[in-house]
Amino acid sequence: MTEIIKFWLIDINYQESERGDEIRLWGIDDKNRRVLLLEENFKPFFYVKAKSPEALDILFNRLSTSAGPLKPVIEVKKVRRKLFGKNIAVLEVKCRSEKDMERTVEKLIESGLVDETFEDDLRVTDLYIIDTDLTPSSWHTVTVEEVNRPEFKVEKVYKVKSLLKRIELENIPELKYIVFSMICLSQYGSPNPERDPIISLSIVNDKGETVTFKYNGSDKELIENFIKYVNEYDPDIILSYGSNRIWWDYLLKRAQRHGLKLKIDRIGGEPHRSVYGHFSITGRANIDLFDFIEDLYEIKVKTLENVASYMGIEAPPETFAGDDRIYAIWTENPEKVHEICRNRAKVIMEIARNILDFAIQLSALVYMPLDVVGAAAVGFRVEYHLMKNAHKRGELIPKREERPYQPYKGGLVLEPKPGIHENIAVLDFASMYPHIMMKYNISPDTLTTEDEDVYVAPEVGYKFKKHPPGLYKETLERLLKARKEIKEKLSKLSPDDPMYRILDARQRAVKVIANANYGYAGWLGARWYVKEVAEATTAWGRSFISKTVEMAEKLGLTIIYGDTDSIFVKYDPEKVKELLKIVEEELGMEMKPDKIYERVLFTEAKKRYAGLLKDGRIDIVGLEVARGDWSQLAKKVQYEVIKILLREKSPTKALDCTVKYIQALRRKEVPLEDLVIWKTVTKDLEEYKARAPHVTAAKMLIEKGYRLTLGDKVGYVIVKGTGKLYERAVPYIFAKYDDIDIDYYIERQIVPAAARILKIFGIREQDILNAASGTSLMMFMKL
DNA sequence: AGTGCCCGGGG
DNA sequence: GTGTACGGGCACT
Repeated sequence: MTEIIKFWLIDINYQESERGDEIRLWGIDDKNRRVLLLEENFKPFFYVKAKSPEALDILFNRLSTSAGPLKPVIEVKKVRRKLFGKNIAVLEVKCRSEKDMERTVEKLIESGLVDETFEDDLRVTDLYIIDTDLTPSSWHTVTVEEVNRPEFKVEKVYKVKSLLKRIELENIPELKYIVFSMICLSQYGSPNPERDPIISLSIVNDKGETVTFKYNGSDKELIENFIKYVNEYDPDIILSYGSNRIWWDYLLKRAQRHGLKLKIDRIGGEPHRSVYGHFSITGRANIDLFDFIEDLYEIKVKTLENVASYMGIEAPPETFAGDDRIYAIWTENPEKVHEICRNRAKVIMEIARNILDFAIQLSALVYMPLDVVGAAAVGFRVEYHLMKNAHKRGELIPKREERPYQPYKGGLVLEPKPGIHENIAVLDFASMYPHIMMKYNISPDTLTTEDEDVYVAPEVGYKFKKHPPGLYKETLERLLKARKEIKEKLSKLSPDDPMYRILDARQRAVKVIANANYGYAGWLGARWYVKEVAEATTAWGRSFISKTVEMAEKLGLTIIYGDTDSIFVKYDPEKVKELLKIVEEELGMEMKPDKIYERVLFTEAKKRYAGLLKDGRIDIVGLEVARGDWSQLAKKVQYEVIKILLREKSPTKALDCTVKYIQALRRKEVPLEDLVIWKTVTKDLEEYKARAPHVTAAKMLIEKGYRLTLGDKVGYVIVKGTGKLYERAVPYIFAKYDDIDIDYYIERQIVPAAARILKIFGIREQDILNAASGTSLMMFMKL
């Protein structure tokens, strides 16, 4: 008996079997039941571009004579598709299974008649999403027939009888989700699953219920309890912090030691590593919140503690105790560790509540399954979105290729006027690159050598067809239009409305993807990489900003600075208004006042300034204060100096303040944490050509058993001695205060950071040192 | 003093 | 495994 149901997709996987391969769609129906749809009708396909029209015919004949419903190749069609906008004839080859597709492609290549194949490099589940209406984290209607398949841990199993149709429903089903947190016992260094047991594992579910499983001389029962809990609570989503990088692997290895299988998915299997390094749990969505936090560059070191503090989540300070501290606490009072573990889980649940809506919206927007979208880098999210749109347009999806690095010119940066300026307006072009790409139809498929009906890029001279709208234009227009619509809906809702949260998350997701499109265009790894596209976009950008500068000058506005899509001008309301009007009329681009600084401070350096806003807040850009690789001490001193100069305009007081910090350090009153310098390990340690302090520190950490992965930040301090800095860098967790090289911190941290700003007033590094060593301030000021 | 490596933050 | 522009520290010559 067939019926029509509503279906919201959580997870998708492809299963090979003797009865025939099937796509499994895991989700929820409108009666809030967990359901599985088995799709047996969809067959993988790919495209073949032959070396010549004759070759195409030969291949077509060969393939079609052996094609049939039960054969490896089911169907062959001659079709027309586009490749970078150019119409071409290709074969569309439909196969019985993924394996058959691979074998068929191989054979075709061997024939020597094939120029290129397309879309055979995509997984079947991706092909399904791209080719049908199926959208992750979204609602559909579908005609189905119930089947009896008790091996699946869901309430209903159906066979798909018709293709799913997406329906525009914004509500999200009542998802069941859990968060887990675990603590392992390690006496020294990072926990190692071959050695260190899990001593505590806490779960919080969406109802707010908490449970903690405890070590009892072994972690076997703890793991069994975890498995039991997941199967009984049966969550749709499992969230954690760091699970893709650490915890799933850890749990699997610990389970294996006890001869256990971590059977927590909906088919009685274990979590397994999948695309972009994420762990897949069949039938559920595994989300590592760390993957989303990674995109928040405002949080420098992504510890749970810093994330909690950034999001205003409160927890007892002990919650974030490091591994060494945990060992001490455990020896003293194991219950305390369980409490910590529970508190961590609660913190993670709070983070989850802040991020889940966004994750769901991003997943639906770019068509990536919920568990994949977080793990995928920005470029892949953009690309997935493009692939779907390209397929709809009949545009073939190019393969990835290795390409040599080819630099191209970027944005224009104006020389700043050094000094302190009063009343400065910052004007900028909103979403400049997306608008340029739309305005001039810049796209991989519109680039042309023809001269008729084209836009010609300044400086570089590349030409883009005015018609028809290219892939990028169409994609961006849809994104910006969607954002506008969402914002309109938002304006009619109260922020307390549950729908507000969802829509707000959606508009943020849209913005992120739209803005990343230009970056994608210039990414060497992009399927649609065309250097001219990125190059033309920045060329138009430079042209716009230069023309704006000319117009501003003509109006008599004083320009202080400018970068890529912005100019800083002396604020004259009438003239600024006039400028914005002219820019709109003559350049056809919208420019808006972004902010007004009551006072702004520039050195001779580009991309480095500090400004005082009307409401008293201070913006700091580029300077040491804003950087993660300077000690907290240097940043504090520089911030104080900037504050005094911007608010009180008193260089003497700023100098005095600097000297006080130096004296405090000499008296060892500055906490050790304020002396730590953080730097990222950006490659394997052996690959470093230069010797550097953070590399030394990283090596020491590894030697002592600490886990260190690419992209981790290493915190080190500089200790006394005679050698090079890299010989005197020590991970701060190993350092003793008495070993600290105080002079380094004065001469290489405090003084340069302060002098960077003070030199505007003629105060040099040596002047600060003299002042600090007792040479009278008065003496200096008389000079 | 000049060059290369390396890193981070920002438009 | 988004882009380029830029400043600045340090190692090395």
